Amino acid sequence: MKVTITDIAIAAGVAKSTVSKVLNDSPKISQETKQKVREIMKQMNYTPSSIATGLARQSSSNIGLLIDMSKSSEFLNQFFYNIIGGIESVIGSLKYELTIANVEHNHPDGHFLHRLVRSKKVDGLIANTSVLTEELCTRLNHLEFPYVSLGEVAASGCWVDFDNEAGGRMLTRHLLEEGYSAVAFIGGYEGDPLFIRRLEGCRQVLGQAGKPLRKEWIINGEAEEAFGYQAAKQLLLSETPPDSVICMSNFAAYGVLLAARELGVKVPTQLGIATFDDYPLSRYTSPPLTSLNLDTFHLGVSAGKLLMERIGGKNEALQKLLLAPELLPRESSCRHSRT
Amino acid sequence: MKVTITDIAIAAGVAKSTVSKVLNDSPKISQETKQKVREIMKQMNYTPSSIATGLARQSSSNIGLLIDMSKSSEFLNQFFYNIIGGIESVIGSLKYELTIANVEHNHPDGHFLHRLVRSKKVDGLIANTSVLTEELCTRLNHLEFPYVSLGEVAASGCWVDFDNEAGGRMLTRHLLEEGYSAVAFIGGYEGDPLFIRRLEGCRQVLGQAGKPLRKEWIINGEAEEAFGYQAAKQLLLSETPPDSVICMSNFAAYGVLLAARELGVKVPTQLGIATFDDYPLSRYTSPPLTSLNLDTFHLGVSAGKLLMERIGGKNEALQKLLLAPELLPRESSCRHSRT
DNA sequence: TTGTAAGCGTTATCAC
DNA sequence: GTGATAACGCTTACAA
Repeated sequence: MKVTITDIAIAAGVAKSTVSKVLNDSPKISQETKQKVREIMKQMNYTPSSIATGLARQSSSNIGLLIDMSKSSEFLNQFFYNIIGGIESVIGSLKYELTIANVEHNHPDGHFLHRLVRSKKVDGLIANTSVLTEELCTRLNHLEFPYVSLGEVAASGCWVDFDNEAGGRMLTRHLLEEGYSAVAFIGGYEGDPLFIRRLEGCRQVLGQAGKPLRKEWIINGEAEEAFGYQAAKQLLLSETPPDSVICMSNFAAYGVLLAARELGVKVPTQLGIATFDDYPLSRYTSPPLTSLNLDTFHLGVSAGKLLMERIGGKNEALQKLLLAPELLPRESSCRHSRT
Repeated sequence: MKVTITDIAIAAGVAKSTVSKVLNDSPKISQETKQKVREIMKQMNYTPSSIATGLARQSSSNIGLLIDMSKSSEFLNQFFYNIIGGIESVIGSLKYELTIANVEHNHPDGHFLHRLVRSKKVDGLIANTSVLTEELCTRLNHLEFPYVSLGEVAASGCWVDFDNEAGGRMLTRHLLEEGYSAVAFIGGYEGDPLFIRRLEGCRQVLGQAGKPLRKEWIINGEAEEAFGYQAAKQLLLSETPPDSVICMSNFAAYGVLLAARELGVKVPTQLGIATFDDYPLSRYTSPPLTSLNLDTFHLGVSAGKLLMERIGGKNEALQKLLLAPELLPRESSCRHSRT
């Protein structure tokens, strides 16, 4: 039923190795032979077995994308499709396939290390920081196994990330340009690098403008609707309410919007709102939210490229990459009419 | 550097075949031998090569999920993460991995047929109807290759889908119960099975209630914001405006909301709105949208199970599966206060 | 240029 | 219970 390289060899009256060379378009095979063999392959409807090829070549032509579905990491969840698309667009044309693996299954420790890495199911790995702990990075480094992290990673790892500091600057600068001066920051946990970077950007711009960020205007917490709502109420009802807020997520910003509506605080006149992420709500709230768009497809592309370079042996390839975000000004923070 | 089954055999002083049997926990190996060999494997940090195993077993332990990124099929795009999670949760515990392949790359014809199927990169396939054309189904059938379609498929294929007809009924019944009686239907194209099913459900309930659906209240088109907006305006400004509308998507419903706001039509008092899909906007619009939630994780689970059964040889396994949607009543269609 | 033969790392079929 | 040995389907020196 199934036709193998041997069948082709026999049918064409040549040796297996010759067929193999034709398969790989070796320059040391005559055109005539190539023609003939290819003809036969077509006739017999032959497709080489990727597994056998893999064994012989010691490569799976697969790269793995690790996710942890147990932590509903909003980030991946939302942008998954785009990231995958980005990765696929670069590895696909290199004849690689993308394998998605859920780390949750991998019981104790780094079980995926066995299941995927050591068993050679994949030739390289992409994962976001929530799964790629520092310890794992060092272990992968030790195995000399190629990987790229989605998100900045401390160790001597290779990563791509968005420039969160620049993002903080962009959002803050925008608010100042729109005439706001008392900027609050809502969402994120103190230890979280994402929070730290973003806030730092914010702090820089405010500092330069001579309007230092006040401690009581930084509210830490899970960047969800309920939290945003609470945080906004707290801020707006305080003795020194800010006139604008930067949110760590769409959902937190939505919560702020609800609180403002409830308290009769007009957006954007009395309160300006700007948020990280453009997806999924920014366009659809009332008023629509000024937001920072992250090109996640591009993130996937970058991660894919980096990884393929490493697999290709360029170990000296670029190690770290920061992608610029894009500001999308919308009604929630624009007091001046825009042309 | 790398340790193979042979190394283990030598170190343990047994034959390769014995090690292999230990690996597969064969009952015909003594406990002592097993202990000993396993001990050695641990010491030498051995992990079997999945590729070699694959070659010997003639299986890749991979199942493929086909997507077509060129068509921004909203469905997959939005629910991708959940579907993948669902599939993974069933195949993962069976030691299978999930391979994502973008069909777009696959130049002419069904190139993925070679790249994935014939080359044995995957043992089975899951794809939604937009890529699994009827022709492809018959070809896969002919190859006796296991696959499951996400979405109803005409041919003698195996598929899982949501019960769209029931969905149409649920939404319509809800509107009637809330006291609406003139129901319009917005979005979807005439030939689209999704549209046909959903409208049919709607028609059934209206028919039973003696309030037949009027032709001029069915507006066909791409279920996007702009279209929903236009359609709603057209309906609301007509001589016989409906008092409620069912939308094919969140985005279309959002457009309707905008139109109503602009025309000063109160929702839900003067116009009831209910929509298919709960994600991503329903909860966050003002007012929040009554919607039909589709458990896409479960869809993935079902597809995975079905596929694994077929791979397992149960060719007589269940062929078609309809999943029930869930109604989430919200403010956009609830005139009566709810307890 | 083409052919021969030895891998690649498992599993599977028999003997013993 | 355990051990040779032949697959599995392709690549790759090394010969010819």
